[in-house]
Amino acid sequence: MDFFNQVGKIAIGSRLRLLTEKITEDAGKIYNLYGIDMQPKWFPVYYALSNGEAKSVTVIAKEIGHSHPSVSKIVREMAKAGFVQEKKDKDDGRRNVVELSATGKEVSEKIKDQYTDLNNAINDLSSQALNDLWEAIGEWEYLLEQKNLYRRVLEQKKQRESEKIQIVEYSPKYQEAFKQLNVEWISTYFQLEEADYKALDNPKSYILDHGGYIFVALYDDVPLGVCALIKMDDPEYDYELAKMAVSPKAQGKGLGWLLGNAVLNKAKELGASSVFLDSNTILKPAINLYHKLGFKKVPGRPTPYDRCNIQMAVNLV
Amino acid sequence: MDFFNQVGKIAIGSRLRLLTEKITEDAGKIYNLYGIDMQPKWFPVYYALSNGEAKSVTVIAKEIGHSHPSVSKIVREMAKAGFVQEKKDKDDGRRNVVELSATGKEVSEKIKDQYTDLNNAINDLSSQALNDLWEAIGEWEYLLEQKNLYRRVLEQKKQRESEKIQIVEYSPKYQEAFKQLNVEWISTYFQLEEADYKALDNPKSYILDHGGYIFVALYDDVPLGVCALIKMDDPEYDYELAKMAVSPKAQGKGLGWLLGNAVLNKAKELGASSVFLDSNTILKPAINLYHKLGFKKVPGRPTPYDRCNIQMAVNLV
DNA sequence: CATATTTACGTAACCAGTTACGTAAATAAT
DNA sequence: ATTATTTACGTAACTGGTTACGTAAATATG
Repeated sequence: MDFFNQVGKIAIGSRLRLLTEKITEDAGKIYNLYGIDMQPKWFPVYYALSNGEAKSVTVIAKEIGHSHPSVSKIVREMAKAGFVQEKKDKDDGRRNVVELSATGKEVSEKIKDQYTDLNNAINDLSSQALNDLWEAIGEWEYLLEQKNLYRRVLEQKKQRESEKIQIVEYSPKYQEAFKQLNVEWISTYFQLEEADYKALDNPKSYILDHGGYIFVALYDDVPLGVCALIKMDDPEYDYELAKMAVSPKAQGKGLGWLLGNAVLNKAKELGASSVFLDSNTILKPAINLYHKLGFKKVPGRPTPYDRCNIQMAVNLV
Repeated sequence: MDFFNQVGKIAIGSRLRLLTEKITEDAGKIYNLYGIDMQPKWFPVYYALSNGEAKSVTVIAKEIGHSHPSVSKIVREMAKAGFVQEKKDKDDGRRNVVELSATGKEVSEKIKDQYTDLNNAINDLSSQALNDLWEAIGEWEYLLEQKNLYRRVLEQKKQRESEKIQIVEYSPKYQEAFKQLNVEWISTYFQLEEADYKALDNPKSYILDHGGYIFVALYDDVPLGVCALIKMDDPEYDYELAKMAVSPKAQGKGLGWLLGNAVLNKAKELGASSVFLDSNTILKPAINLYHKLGFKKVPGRPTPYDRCNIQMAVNLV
């Protein structure tokens, strides 16, 4: 399998399929060898019934890891071949209860030799290999159950992309970006208000000069996210998190999370005991992010913005 | 996967299928994640073409281990999506030569990130496992190529059954079996002759008392095979192997081979330098067995049996 | 107690591969 | 040069599974 050595592990799916095929192809011939008129695909169902118990279709399906229609089909075929009997459950009219017929049970004697031979053949094969396929499959099943391949890839992606992200402090060259990124999202959901323009056009005088800070998230050295920490004149809260904006181009890459953390860390550094924010419940992803950052809903208070309908705060001490 | 732990390794086919399914299921979602409009099943074909070379359908099929109709289908789909171009080979009108289109090549840039992320995810997964699935698959592929599962099971079967076989020397209680087993096969292919009855009805006076021997193969203590070593009155050959008969019920279990060996060993023990036999070419499996025992065709000589059309002999020194 | 929801399971359609088969082109044999 | 064989590859039908959907029975809810 030269192909797979070249491609590498990303082709593990294809490779597994090929191996599976090779094995199941031989399975049919092996049944023939023992003169047993049973199809390999019947095996899991057969096995599930082999202790003599009667089981319903869905019970079998769950036990062997197939879908119920698959079991339904196999049971019909096995019934036609006389291996099993179907009957309705008398307590529950929906259930189709299946059990091994007399001939089915007879087969189970004949089949024992086959199983021991096959088992020995596989053990013999395994003993010649350095790596234990059976154990390895078990481990993969377990690990994928913990966290499936999709999520693992997603994490790798985030990880790789996060290396392209840099959080830097504001400097005048980001003034245009600071305004644009905020205008972009506000205008898609709301009307821009007077208070917006004041702060966005004059970050220095409105934010920085009053003891505030602005952070910029660079992605591949391009500013695609901003967030401000603004000093509040309030008995209860020290600072406000505001003007958080992330370009739709960079959504889902974790810029918001990193900006939020930068802002909160700065607040801690400044000795703040709490940070406040104003937002709107229609901004679901934003609210979600604020939750993850530790913010909790607090009772309303006056705000200069019409669009705000929720207030949140986080305690830093 | 409780089921598989119970069933044991005989269900390795089913188990592999389930794992394959789980992995390929995620593959589709992963392509989506990267905004690439490519189906996972296209991957092997895509990869085979990714170095920019143009390849014919069968070449691709061989390279990736698929059947050619499979590649044919995939290529058609990829062409429709604009990833590849097909054109007839101008030197060979049968060949359909496929190569990545401009858009196909563009994708290969976008897709690189996906491959590195996937690769890293799998490596990360592997590093958490004690057993290396990738290596284990490679070993199984190799071992199954050397000797497929069918043949391995066959060998186990022979091995197990040979333990039930016993080769013993003739005693009067086997007289009936000696006759019956020979009558059985002779009468299915030929007419029984006068010479047959003489020897079969009187093994003691016709064979044993003239310095001959008879061996009986017991299977589960039932006599299912016989074979005689008869002293010849001939300048060239010392002994004849004759009256070899194995019940159809026990065919393929190696009784013939063991009887033949017992006879030849006895001949050696008696100091014979060669053993002769008479047979008929329509008895293919028998001729085959004689070959395996070392017998070679020799020029004809007189025989009391009409049915014989081939003579063979083996040199013991 | 009537109604809504859930569960069991069969049928149908789909999926990603396969084998079987037919045709046309290329190559080998007579 | 003709004929037979081999090769390339497309179409069709099959395979062993799946998901989607519908129906009827059982169970939960108001």
